[in-house]
Amino acid sequence: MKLSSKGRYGLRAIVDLALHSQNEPVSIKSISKRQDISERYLEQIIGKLKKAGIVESIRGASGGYHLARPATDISVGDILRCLEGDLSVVNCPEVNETKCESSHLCVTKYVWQKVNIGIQDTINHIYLSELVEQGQQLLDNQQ
Amino acid sequence: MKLSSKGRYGLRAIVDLALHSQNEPVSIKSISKRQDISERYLEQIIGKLKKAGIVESIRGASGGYHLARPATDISVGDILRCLEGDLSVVNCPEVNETKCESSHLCVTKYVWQKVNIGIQDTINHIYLSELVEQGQQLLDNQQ
DNA sequence: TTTATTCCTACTAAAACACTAGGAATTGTC
DNA sequence: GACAATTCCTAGTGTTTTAGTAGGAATAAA
Repeated sequence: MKLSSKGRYGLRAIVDLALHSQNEPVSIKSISKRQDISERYLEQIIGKLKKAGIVESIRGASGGYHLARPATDISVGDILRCLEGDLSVVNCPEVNETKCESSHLCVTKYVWQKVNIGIQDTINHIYLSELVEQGQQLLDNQQ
Repeated sequence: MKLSSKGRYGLRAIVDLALHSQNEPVSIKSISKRQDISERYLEQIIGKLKKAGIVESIRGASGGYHLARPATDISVGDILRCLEGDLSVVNCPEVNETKCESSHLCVTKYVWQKVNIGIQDTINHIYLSELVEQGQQLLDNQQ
């Protein structure tokens, strides 16, 4: 029931990215340093975010990444789904089996559905922009 | 982000148990047959439920298990926590590290907190009794 | 005494996780 | 044009977790 490090690192990384990409693209190296995440591992994570159309890249020297759309249009759900696959707690493979209905009279699936919906609801309603604002405040307070 | 089979099987098993323990205790063998779960594996699962004080056992021939308290007093949260350990999606080990506050200015923890609370909220407010009722209805309709 | 059960602990194959590694392609800079 | 800094792509790998299996002791009903 734990999120993988891809999800944890990825969310931290993209908040960092959003926070530091005013004009220039942000390099993996710089995120890696600030967030203390392996460069090589970050590559993979950001690669997924790119494939999902959440960030865009600029190749070559002084290249890097920036958000593909406004932070107000990127939900935490968008980010986590692309890094973790679907975020359902139970896939209910049992539901698809003939056994399920006839033998164990699956009432548990209602539980899984509720949990799944609850999670989606939560993460779909938190936007990257909110996290960036909070991050900015923390940065401001620090000085 | 998936629940383990212990959680999935365990919830099915205890619903089955509650549904079939009118007077006599319910044996692992019978649950195993009805639910198509390995006897040996079920032993371990029910063992945990026992250790957590959710079910009680009667040893020896014609022994088995029954609920330790009314199904109205057992939440899905009680069951899943004992089978899965804590159900938080992220433990926030980062929060405890010095690094967290100074370097990545952890705003992500607010996300994890919301998700964790949402999950707890959901599973703490579904009671075994509700599932048993639903299961009973399914059984009734079947005949 | 036999049989049906719970109980306890150790083992194990397979899968998932959390990276590491190597190197190709691209592009700005001197 | 050479070099350096970057993204990009794919494969490998040690560790941990998962999903069971296995063996046998303890208990109690018949």
